[in-house]
Amino acid sequence: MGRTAGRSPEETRRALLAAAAEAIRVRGIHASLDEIARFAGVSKGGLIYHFASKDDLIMALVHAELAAFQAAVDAESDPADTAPGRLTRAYIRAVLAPGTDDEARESLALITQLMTLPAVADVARADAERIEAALVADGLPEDVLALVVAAADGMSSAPLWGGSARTPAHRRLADRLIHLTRHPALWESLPWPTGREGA
Amino acid sequence: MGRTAGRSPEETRRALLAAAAEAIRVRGIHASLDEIARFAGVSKGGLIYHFASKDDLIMALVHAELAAFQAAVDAESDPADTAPGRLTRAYIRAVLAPGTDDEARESLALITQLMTLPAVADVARADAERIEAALVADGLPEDVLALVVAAADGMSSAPLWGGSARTPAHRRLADRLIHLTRHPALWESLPWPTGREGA
DNA sequence: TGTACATCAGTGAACGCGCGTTCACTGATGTAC
DNA sequence: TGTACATCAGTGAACGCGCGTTCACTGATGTAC
Repeated sequence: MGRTAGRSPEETRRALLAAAAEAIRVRGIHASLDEIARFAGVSKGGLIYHFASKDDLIMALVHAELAAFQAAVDAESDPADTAPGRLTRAYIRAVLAPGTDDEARESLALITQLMTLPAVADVARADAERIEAALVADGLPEDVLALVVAAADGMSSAPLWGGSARTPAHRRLADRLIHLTRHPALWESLPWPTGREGA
Repeated sequence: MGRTAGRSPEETRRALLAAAAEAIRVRGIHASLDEIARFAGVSKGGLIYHFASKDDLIMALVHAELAAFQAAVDAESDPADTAPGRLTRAYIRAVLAPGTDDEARESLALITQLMTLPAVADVARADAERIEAALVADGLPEDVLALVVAAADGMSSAPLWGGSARTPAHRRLADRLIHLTRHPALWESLPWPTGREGA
């Protein structure tokens, strides 16, 4: 059979990427091409027409996911906000965007599966370094930045280990992290010493 | 050939677990039994004598890793410290124990590979819930606990995405988190509002 | 202190199955005239 | 507006290879006598 009526090649390609994301989320990085293809409504040969190899499919998926996260940060960015910490606030909102632990678990499941491939880890690392450099250049003192980014990252990755990060205390914490980035007066009065006496 | 002189069966078993950890860290969860066995100096059949299947080997490795983390928390626990937050302080020190980003990356690499198996994720989740319940019962206000645990988790998992969490600012942050848990006077004066105005 | 025998701790070849890739083929679509 | 033809977007069978598991066999160790 040739081209299936009712779907453009571009739609087929997007369906294959979505099917790959779902299959890898559920079955792991070794979800078979046959499974992914059937889930998208084409044959294995049809998949290979769009993506020359499994590596090719996976790298396309990775780039799509990285672009989606960048788009989420952009979407959380407030055009009216021009104060220092503007990007940091958008980053915090973006990493905490999943509203429930299960939603967070789902998106983490895909990412961790993909990250098990060294080629993916390399691409992800380069992307993380780009984001980190942008955050450093965002105008917050490094101690404030370290605190709010670590806390946001911790909340976002907790479901990975099985924990919960959507309790009322966590929601209050998210609000407070953003509040802290907005008020320079608070930066000087953080209630802990600058020395190492806390160790 | 039969039993190899110079190593007890128990030593062979430990060598197999260590080889499995190293192989899975480097080659991923689909490191072959043949590779693991050769790395431990036995044949594939010899491995299967000690662990009836690959699943069996992996679950044994998982339980060893979970026990090792618990042992790390116990080791960081100060017998002279009986104040509220005692366990939380030990937890923070344990998750931040790897001294460099690369050391952190190594231990995270193994854990994330193992977590891609559903059976492992279930066991890990149960363990995480046990730890979380113990932390909640540790006597700190929930907002303080949420902050310090999220920040420690964020620092510990940053290398997973390729970021760094061992800058001077991060080391100061770790000290400050522990300091905060120790001084109840600070809990009331955290410099941010309790309302949701920060969102 | 030897000896016979059971068990332990392995070896290594063979099997079978799943899966990524290749390949010959095909119907639908687009285009030149 | 047909028609011929090239190209696109697939199909599905076959291949080959890696890997987990099975299995027959074996030398070393432990033990009863």
